[in-house]
Amino acid sequence: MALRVYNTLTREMEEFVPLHGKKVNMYVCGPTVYDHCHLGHARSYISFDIIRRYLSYRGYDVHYISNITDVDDKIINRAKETGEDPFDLSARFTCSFIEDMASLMVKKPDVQPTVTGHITEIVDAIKLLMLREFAYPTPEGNVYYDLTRSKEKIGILSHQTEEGLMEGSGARIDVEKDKKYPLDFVLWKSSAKGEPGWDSPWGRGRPGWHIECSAMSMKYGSQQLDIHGGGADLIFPHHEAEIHQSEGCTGKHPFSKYWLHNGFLTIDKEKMSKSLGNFFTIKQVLEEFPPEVIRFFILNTHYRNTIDFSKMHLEEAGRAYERIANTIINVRYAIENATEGDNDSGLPNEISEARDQFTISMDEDFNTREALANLFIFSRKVNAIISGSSPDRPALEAVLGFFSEIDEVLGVFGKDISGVTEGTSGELSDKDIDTMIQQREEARGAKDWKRSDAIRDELKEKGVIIEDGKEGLRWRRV
RNA sequence: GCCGAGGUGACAGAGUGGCCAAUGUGACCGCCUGCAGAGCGGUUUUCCGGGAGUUCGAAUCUUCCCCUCGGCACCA
Repeated sequence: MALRVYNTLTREMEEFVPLHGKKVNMYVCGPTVYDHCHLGHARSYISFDIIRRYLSYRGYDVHYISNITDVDDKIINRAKETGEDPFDLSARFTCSFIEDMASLMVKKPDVQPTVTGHITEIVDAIKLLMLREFAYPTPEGNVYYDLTRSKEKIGILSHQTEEGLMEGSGARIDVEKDKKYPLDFVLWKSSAKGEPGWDSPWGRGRPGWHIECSAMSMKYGSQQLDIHGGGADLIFPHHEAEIHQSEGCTGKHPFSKYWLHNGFLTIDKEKMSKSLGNFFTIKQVLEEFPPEVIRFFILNTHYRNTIDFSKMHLEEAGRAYERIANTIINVRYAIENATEGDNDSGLPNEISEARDQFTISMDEDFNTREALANLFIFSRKVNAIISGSSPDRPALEAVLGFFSEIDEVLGVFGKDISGVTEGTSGELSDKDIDTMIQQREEARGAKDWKRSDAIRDELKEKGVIIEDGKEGLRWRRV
């Protein structure tokens, strides 16, 4: 079976074949750090995190590059509003972003370049474009990309015609009067006094938004990428501009073989926006929901579809998540009571089938929803086998191993698999809990249900769940 | 105006020609349990926006219509 991906460039499902054997150069547009990241960012970066992890799982050698835009008009404008130094502001939100990604268990990119760290590369890229006559400077100190030099590529990714773009942009076209052609976009923008800027052959200025991604992806991803990803809102103009620039610099086509775009996240069916007041930062949501649940919620919809966020949907995702988490916990407890015997109860076959199903689902353009559906089926079978027969330890450990294996991709069940609970948050020590459990057992022995239940309630209040099972009592912190 | 995505049970959401449609949540019933939890089994489930067509066969292909959402130079 081959991995197939949906390529925005061709609008088709295509078999995934990297340019160079098993090596995959993958670039995903990172955030502009002018504020705390919101759920839409979470959606995007979790989606590409899964894609990256799955490619690794499939044996590809993935080189994952994701930038941070730390100089930009929005940052400058925000800094003007708050009176903060723009560099301080972007540094602050860069930290915030990195923190958020860590919270959401998004693996760190192999390279995470910043714009301010790559001004030289950016200036060099612009110089090269000038040399090849793909760019022109203006007396105002700006440099524009000359779209008339690569007109055939207009609309290559957004699948729009030049006329369509011209009409659509309407009144906004004439904003910059020094452009030669309305669709030309800025590569270098002159900086006013007091604004961040760097010296260049065209005067003091800063990079335009698009050129950074070309310069950095060329530096770290060789001249051609296998996968370029980002939110669907970046298709035009950002990603199209990258194609013009990068191919202008290298003369190589395609700049990226596959273009992958994630769908939007809406809030109560409306697009998230500050004016509507339905804007959630990752930090806000993390206050109410654990990161596992947020990830699970995002995995519950195919990455290209619109996903609707609401508390109700997240709570639902939380309950669904617990189903599989409980299976893992069940397996762990079963292992404690298992024998070394020779009764595998058919588990190895179930694991093998579940692994096949997982791969089949994920191979189809990273269909995480279907992968989870198959995991639910597997979970139910495992639960039934555990309560029905008594599988031996090796078989149970293989189940746990399988969960661990696919969690390399999904990244949601780590805590459940390891069984490591954060005891620090609880007010009770293990010893306290043991004492209380013993007291409850005594009460139960005397059939003093009132007292037994009171102790259970007290423990629950203090964050400890106890459950009576066939093989005795078990407890865990929440 | 141009471009795109989509309409599947109460809700969420897979499936893109052939087992009268996966899976989860909710609700209800049963088993288990002192009770609860977890789990298992079942019901809700004659769910594919509407019409026409192609086909032995359509949620899936063609065509027309209705509706929703998004992009179009700030955007994940």
